[in-house]
Amino acid sequence: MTLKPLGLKIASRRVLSDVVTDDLREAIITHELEPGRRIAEDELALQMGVSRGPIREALMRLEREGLITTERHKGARVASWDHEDILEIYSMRSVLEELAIEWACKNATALDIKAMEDVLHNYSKLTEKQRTPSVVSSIDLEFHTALFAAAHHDRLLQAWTVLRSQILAFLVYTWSKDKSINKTFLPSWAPDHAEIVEVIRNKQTKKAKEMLSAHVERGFQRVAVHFKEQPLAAKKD
Amino acid sequence: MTLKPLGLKIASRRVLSDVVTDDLREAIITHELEPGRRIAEDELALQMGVSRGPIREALMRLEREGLITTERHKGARVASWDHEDILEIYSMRSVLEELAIEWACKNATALDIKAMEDVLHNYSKLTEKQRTPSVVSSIDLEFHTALFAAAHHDRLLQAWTVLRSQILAFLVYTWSKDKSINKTFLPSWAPDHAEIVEVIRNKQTKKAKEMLSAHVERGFQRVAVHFKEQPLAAKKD
DNA sequence: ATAGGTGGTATTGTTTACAAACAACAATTT
DNA sequence: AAATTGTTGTTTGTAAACAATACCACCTAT
Repeated sequence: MTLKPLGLKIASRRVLSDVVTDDLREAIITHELEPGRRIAEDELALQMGVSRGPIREALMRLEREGLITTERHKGARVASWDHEDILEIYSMRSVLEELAIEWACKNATALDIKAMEDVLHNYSKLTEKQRTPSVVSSIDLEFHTALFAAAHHDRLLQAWTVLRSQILAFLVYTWSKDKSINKTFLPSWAPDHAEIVEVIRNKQTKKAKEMLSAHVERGFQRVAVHFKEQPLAAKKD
Repeated sequence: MTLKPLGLKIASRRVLSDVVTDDLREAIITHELEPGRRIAEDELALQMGVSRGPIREALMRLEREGLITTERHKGARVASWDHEDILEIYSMRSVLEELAIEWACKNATALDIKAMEDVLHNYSKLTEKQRTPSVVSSIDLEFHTALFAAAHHDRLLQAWTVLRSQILAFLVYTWSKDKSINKTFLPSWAPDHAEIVEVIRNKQTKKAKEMLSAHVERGFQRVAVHFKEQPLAAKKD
């Protein structure tokens, strides 16, 4: 008797360093570990009940994601963000998303389009109460991740993954401080993104790039005001 | 008796994992380790006379650079390149360099300009004999690295560093197989790049982007012909 | 009092040993 | 003979001990 179906693809074995990485990332994004905070390997290992091996591996990955910084023989600390960082991140995001939508117009499959629409659908199902900064931020970036996936461009997707972590890290915090976002941003979210899906489906490359560029620029404007000469946390020398 | 001068800034202590990383990268770029080749931690550790710790760290870094791929419990193998990879790499490089030159026009200091000119000067000092594929490739990418540095955009520079490793990895090999490059490419190298420095110095952003875009496109055309449906090495599933 | 050394302490870098996961192949059953 | 199970060997994952480094406070000598 053969097991009925195929596409189970159960999670590939999660190993300790994976768990540590995810837990640490979560702690940083939620600001449970505040920007600038020092992280000692021993301390973490003790607290999480594992040896320093997996901890080191996790720290290396998070450094690649830009969530922590490390110095030789000095250890790691949680990354902090100032106006210059926001400028770098959004300028980078802008050119990456333009490339992504260009490739998506060429390579997106019906399944890719559906994945993007599913995100929109999930958003529409949220109740008023559920639309917390954390949840909405995640869904927003989830949509853009689906867009990058639709491009079928491995290196581009990887570059986005790095940016995505950083964006999430300051976005959740920023939004939680600015309640006005609920009025100015949320209402336009779904129609804005639905439009983007539409131009991709119709392969209107030029129009798509213009729309997405403006979309990212608006996102930057919303966020940038919170980082005017007023860093989230002082960078320790 | 105080030690005379200041700006020594001797290389920050190189640690074992640094050495291993650099040696391995070199071995991959020179094809001493051919694409597709399996790499076991133990084997490497024994051969290089260090324990598996630094080896693991090096492998993780090289994976980030795209020079090797790894699978859980199966180990690492040297990356191989096909036409699709070249397309990804150059499309990515194109948008990154455009962003770089835009920022460079805004942020480049006199020192940055000088750094680029120094590369041109070093190239001009090479004798005919010294212009091997490996050396010329390195100097070429060194110029572009100086360009990225002039942008003063940390994340952009980091993204370039990753691409740079991959480009160098297939460029050295490609050129060594195509002697004609010596006639078609080398003569135009210096004037081409000198022009780029000039438009940056004059902050002609628009013109700079157009020139660089065309420059990268030509580089792509030169390389792409070597990867037409004819991968460097079959990807072992 | 201050410059410069000196030792202690905390933290990262490295090694070694062991456990777990996986792949390949042999043995066994149907 | 085909398929399944067991076994063995190889390779990565994890832990724990050891070594090297940087930082800091203290001390000494001028």
